Amino acid sequence: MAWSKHRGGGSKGEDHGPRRGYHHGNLRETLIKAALDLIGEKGVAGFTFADAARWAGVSPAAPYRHFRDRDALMADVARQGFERFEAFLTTAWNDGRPDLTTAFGNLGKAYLAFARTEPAYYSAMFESGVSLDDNPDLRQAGDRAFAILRKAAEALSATLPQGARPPAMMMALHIWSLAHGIASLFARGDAARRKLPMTPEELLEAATLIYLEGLGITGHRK
Amino acid sequence: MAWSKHRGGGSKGEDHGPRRGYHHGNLRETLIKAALDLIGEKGVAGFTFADAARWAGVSPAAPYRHFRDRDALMADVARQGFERFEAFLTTAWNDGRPDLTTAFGNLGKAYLAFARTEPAYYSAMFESGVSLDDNPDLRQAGDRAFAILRKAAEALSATLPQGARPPAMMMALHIWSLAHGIASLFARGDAARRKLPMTPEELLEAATLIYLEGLGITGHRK
DNA sequence: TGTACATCAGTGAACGCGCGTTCACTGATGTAC
DNA sequence: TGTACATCAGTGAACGCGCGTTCACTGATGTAC
Repeated sequence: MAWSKHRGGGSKGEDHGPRRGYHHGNLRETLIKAALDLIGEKGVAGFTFADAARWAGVSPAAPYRHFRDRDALMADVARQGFERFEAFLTTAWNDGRPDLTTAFGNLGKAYLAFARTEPAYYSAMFESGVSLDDNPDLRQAGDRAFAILRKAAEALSATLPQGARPPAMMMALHIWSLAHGIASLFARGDAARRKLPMTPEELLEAATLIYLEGLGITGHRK
Repeated sequence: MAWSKHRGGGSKGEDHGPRRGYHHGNLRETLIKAALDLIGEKGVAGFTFADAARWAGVSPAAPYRHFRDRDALMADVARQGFERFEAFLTTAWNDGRPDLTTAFGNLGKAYLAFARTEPAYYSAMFESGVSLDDNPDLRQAGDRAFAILRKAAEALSATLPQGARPPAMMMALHIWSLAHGIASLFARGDAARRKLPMTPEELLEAATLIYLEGLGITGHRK
């Protein structure tokens, strides 16, 4: 009776996903979707726990059954983001095919593409301020994504004669920093984005080619 | 009488700067200091207008005499930050002395030093989400700071024979992105900072040298 | 197959809190004469 | 130099709001027998 007005879904035009009655059935996943949607809309700072509950069409106390607090939910979003990021980068690298420099360029493009098409994940991963020390799984997920860059750097480094090989770790950090810098400054959808006389992808590709040239890695080696 | 308990300073152990009576005398500047202090302490998201008033030892309505709202204050902090940034970078570049590559390295070090020693300014400038479109002065201040990088890039580019000169704009954007990426990922004081097997400065310097090498700009040319 | 019961995943009402903002006001300061 | 007055830069009380969080509760689900 008292609860019937919240039943059946859509009474406030707010709740998303299937409601099968008193029990939601899949609230945890729905809250993560809510977070992504709301972060995308209002930014990482404007997102609140209460908002997520509203979005899911559920009482404000319900999320506490699944997450300790807002930060725990945010950390889970970030973790999931890193997992998708890793998969996305792995596909782009494609084990160095068709050739290493092309694959390396694809990796860079994929980095920017992810930042652009998944700004909510990207924000949760890099701008939400969730502590890596308090979330070991999150750190591990981030490390696994970084490992793809490292693997690619290793393959490129190995094309040089022994003795002239730059440390793969350093290369990977350079490329990560560069891609992250470009994504932060130019490839995000927010109002602080700077204007650019070229696409972010072109900017990154040019920088990467110059960088590899500087290392003595010139295009289209096997 | 009623107001006397707020007079004379320090009644709550919160207000800073000189209070000379009913009129503050320099509230505008004090609010900016408050913002810097509070952003440094709680981050850009945790900073509120009411907090700034409290910090200044003033009623919550007082700031409205000087700033339209929290974002206007934030924009002013960011603008001031870009002005200091510009001055700092100018000093570091030192008109290309003692030689161009050394001066360029100094510029990079200065970039990271600013991000580290002035994290509150840096956050307001790059992470506060203030709109550049709504704040033309802010955009201009940012452009002026960027112009230092561009000037340095021009000087380096000009050491190459005509025809082989890379566009200075592109070089400047590359260096900016790289430095910003490193600063964001590794040189900030927050909990999301990644661990690094070297200092951010070393990482940036190595990248810069490789990059210049790739352009054919080798060290210590006049 | 049915029934009793434990457990799970929600409800909804309530609370304290701090923020943003407004309002009529008032003390301090500057200026015209 | 003194005085009247306009303006400026504050006060402090009040308001509505949304958030985070707790609490006793209850409907739904699963399981032992």
